[in-house]
Parts: sequence; structure tokens; C-alpha cells
Amino acid sequence: MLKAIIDLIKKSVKSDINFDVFAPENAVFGHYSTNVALRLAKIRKQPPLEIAEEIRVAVQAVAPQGFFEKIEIAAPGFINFWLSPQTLQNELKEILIKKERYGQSNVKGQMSKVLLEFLSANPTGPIHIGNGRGAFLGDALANILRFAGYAVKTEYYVNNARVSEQIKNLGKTAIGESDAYPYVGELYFKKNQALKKRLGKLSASEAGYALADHIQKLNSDFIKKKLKIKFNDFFEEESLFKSGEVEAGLKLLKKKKLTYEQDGALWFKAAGFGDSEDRVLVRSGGAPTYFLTDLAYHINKFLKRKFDKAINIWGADHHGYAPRLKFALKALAVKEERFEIIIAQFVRLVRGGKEVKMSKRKGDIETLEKLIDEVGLDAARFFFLAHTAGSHIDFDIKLARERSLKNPVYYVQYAYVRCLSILHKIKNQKSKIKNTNQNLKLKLLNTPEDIKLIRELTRFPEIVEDISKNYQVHNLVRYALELSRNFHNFYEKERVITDNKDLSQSRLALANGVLIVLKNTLELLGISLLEKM
RNA sequence: GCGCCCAUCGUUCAACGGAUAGGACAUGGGAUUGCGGAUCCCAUAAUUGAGGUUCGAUUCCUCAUGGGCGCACCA
Repeated sequence: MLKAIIDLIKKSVKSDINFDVFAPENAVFGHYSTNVALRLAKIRKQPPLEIAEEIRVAVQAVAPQGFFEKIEIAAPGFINFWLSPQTLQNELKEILIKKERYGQSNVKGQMSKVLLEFLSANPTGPIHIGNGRGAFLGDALANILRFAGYAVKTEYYVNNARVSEQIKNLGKTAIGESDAYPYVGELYFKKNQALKKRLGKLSASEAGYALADHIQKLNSDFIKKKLKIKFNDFFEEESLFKSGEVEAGLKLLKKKKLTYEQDGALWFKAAGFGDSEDRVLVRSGGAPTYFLTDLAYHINKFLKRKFDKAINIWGADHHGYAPRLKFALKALAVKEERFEIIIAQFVRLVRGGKEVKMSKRKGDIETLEKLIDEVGLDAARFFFLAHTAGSHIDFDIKLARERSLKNPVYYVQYAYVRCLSILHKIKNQKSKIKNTNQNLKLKLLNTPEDIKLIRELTRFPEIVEDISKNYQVHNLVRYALELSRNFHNFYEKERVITDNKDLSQSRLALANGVLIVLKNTLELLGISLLEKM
């Protein structure tokens, strides 16, 4: 379809034009629609409806016999396409053959090696609810990108540099010289007096480093066992000092004449690359800033490990920092399209309609662990993944608990269980219906419910492909809900097990298709597949 | 003061610049003799305001209003 359209355009227009082929939200406009005639109208100085008709004829000429049910033209100039039942039935066959590979693709050529960094909570305290958003988003996005054919590594950056202010302050807190992190005693020393004793003998910097190590171990353990998120690597900031990469990074910047000294500090000429002001790399006391080590970290990502692309998921409180790093990488000739920062807006915590103000006073931290204990991992994960990263969302803890049984995640899981239940029933009945792809009479799947359900299944690869480009993971959550709805609807109106053996056989194939796609979807999202509920 | 993000049914979230703005929760009705009722069907209900660009604007631009977050030789 695209080919016919593009060929036609090439013949008639010299300049490039942008047009879309999309699946309309409203089913009355067909399975696919295009606005190409509208876009072409001005260039060709011709009425859109006339162009649309021309394209319709051209598409029909190259389409295989019976591929489309119909192609209609609608004012002001859309061309709407309906796939024939036969086309859809063939696609169902594809699903049954490809199974868990259905929707998978291979990215060839450039930009296929991707580093996805996310979560990266400071090792100065527990992981809180706000971190949850980036955590689930990163994990699901990694799954989706891998499925779409990218070679993805996931990484968690541990900010544990001995020389950093935060580690020193953490250390001071540990040895009783500060109360910068007032919850430390309650959370980490109360049940571990030995740790407190051990740290008490150390300098602030060493105590901070050791405590950060202890905290990070607890956090990593939580991530692995309770969040069920696996990282390929935990990359330690401190390691950049040990390896000499911080020094090397500094040398590189100096060599490129991107630095200067002023007020005893070393500055990076960020303003020259579009930043609002220059930035400090080395403080007047001689200590490197976070910016310098972070830059060394990104030099490591791009120049040492040679990732084609680095995607960072950050909380909204870091958005002001993003331009600095972007401009610095630009100065080092790292192409802009190789670096992507996804800003996840804050989650506003609400309890029974009232905002919960996060405070560092002890016992007042809304940890992600507490939330998961209250509402369950699947429900929490589904909630966070359901919204686009840019929106400011409210999380009502009270409501989440009260309504945990009404969480939409169960709607999806129930669809899966229901589907599975039918297949088990057939198996147990030792019926004559066989679970096989041989001699299927898929043309029997011709009721509106059959067609609608198959069509929904065939959207899966398109959704995955879109997300691999726009990173809008919430679209897959919405798809999971829509597919489930379609299945529940189908279930009410049609039967899988009927008196007609051939029809039953075909419907069984359809149920298998639903199971396959639903499984693929939930696995990408990281939502559990339940056998029964 | 400057910058980034957000504003959509009662509530909470969707909608690559496309056609009749979609779902969930809440509210009000309805669905029993067959595959699991954690389901299905129906109804009520929304684009913050004022301009602009466009064949077409919830979407882009300007201003206003109201929120979130930044603006360190913290991370």
C-alpha cells in the first residue's frame, strides 16, 4: 500500500512530502487510513478528492487479489482501507507459526547498540515511590527495544564517589558529625549496631563510602528480588576515579581547549555550545564536580564502550541539568541523535485526596517497597507504566489499596486466564478438536467478532515498532487493555467450543492467537502471567 | 526574576496536526438454564481563557491564569 502511494508521488512531485498511514481510532474509517491526498493537494494544486481517487486506483493495481475488502475515499480527502477477512485470517496463521517471535524484528545497520540507564537512585537512602516510574519504564522499554531487535544493555549508575559532597555528608551523618540524612540511624543502624561501630572509626569520606556500599547492597537486593528488575550492570561512579577516566576526561577537555581557570576553579565553556552559562568541572578546593564525573561516565558510554545510542531516564528534578550534559557531548562531537534523555515527571503522592509531602524526617519516606507490599507488584507496575513519562500523575495510596482489586491489570490478567481456561477445557475433554495448525479452516472465522479480534491481534507488531521509535511504553499498556476488551467481548458473543468441529478447530486457533499475543504483550511489560485467579 | 514540564468528563489518565475527543473509577439502568460474572451491554458527562498559523488545532505559536520542578564550586 505504501509502495503504491510512494511510487505515485514520486511520479508526480519533485519535492519530498510528509504523509501518514495510520490506524484510525474510529473503526468506521477503516483498518488503515492515509492523509496523503490532503498533503499532496497544495503541491499539485489539485482537489484532494481527485488525487485520492487516483491513489486509490494505483493502490488497487498493485495490491494482491482480494487483499483489501474495500478502499473508500472520505471527505475532505482521506483514503480508508479495509483489509479483507482472508488477509486477516492469513495474518492469524502467521501468529500461530511465529508464536513468541510474532512482532519481533531485527534492526540492521546503525544505531542498534543501545545503553539504557535508569533508576540510578543515590545510595544514600531507600528507593522511594518516585523512583518507581523510571524503574518500570526503563525495564519495560529495555524489553521492548530488545524485542524490536536492538542490542540493549541496562545499567544503574551508583553515585558513590568518595570525593563527592553527598558521600562525605552521608559519612558525617554516620559518624555523628551531621544530620544531613536523619533517617540513617533508624533505617540502617537500629538493627545493625556493629555497622555503626565499624563506621565510627572511619573518616567522613570512608564512612560515607562504606555506608553507601551497605545501602546500595540493600537497594540492589530489593531491585532484584522485589522489583524483579535485572540490570546488566551496576556502574560505580567511584570506578571512574580508579580507572583514571575522570582524569582522562579532563585531559581531553583541556586538549580541545574547552576549559579555563577562574576564581581558583576549572570551568567548562558550556555557554559557547548553547548552555546558559559556563560550568565548573573542578572546584577551587580541587575536588571534581558531579558534572565532571558524569561527563567521564558518558565519554565511557560513547567513546570507550562505543554504544550507538545512550538513553537516560531521569526524574524531573534533573531536567535543568540535561542541557549541560548534552552540550558537553556536542562539544566532544557526539552526535545529538545518539543521546536521548527521557524526563519522567514526578509522581504526586496522595493519600485519600490529600497530598503527602515527602520529608526526610525518619519514618516519613514513602518507599517503593512499602507501596509494593500494599498493592502488589503487578498493580504498581501496571499503574506506573500506564502513563506517558511527561505527564504529572497522582498516586493515591489509599485508593490504590482500596481499589487494588479493581486495578485494570486484573482485567488483562483475567483475559489471559479465561483464554487459557478454554484451552485447558478442550484438552481435558479429550474432544475431537485438535490443537494443531494443520488443515485449519480459518475462513470460518468470519463473524464481526472474529474479524475484530483478529484485527486487534495484528496491531501488535505495529505497536511494538512504534514504541521502539517513540519510547511511549504506555501505548503497549493501552493495547493490552484493548486486546483484553476485544477478547472479553468476543467471549460474550461467540463460542470457541461448538457443535461444529471445523468451526471449533478454527476458534481454538483464534484463542491460541490471543494467548500468544497477550503473552508477548505482558512479557514485554513485565506483568505476571497467571494460570488462575 | 529566568528556564523546563503540565492543564481534557465528578475523579484519574488517553488521543504521530486529522474525521463523531477514548478508557478506567464514580453515578444510574440492564444481561441466569453451555467455554470462569474479576465478565458483558446501555446512559449521563470534558478540551482553563484570549488571540494566531492551517483545508483541518486537545495537539503548533503568542499572551494570560493555575499547578509541578529546576536555576550551586549538591547530586
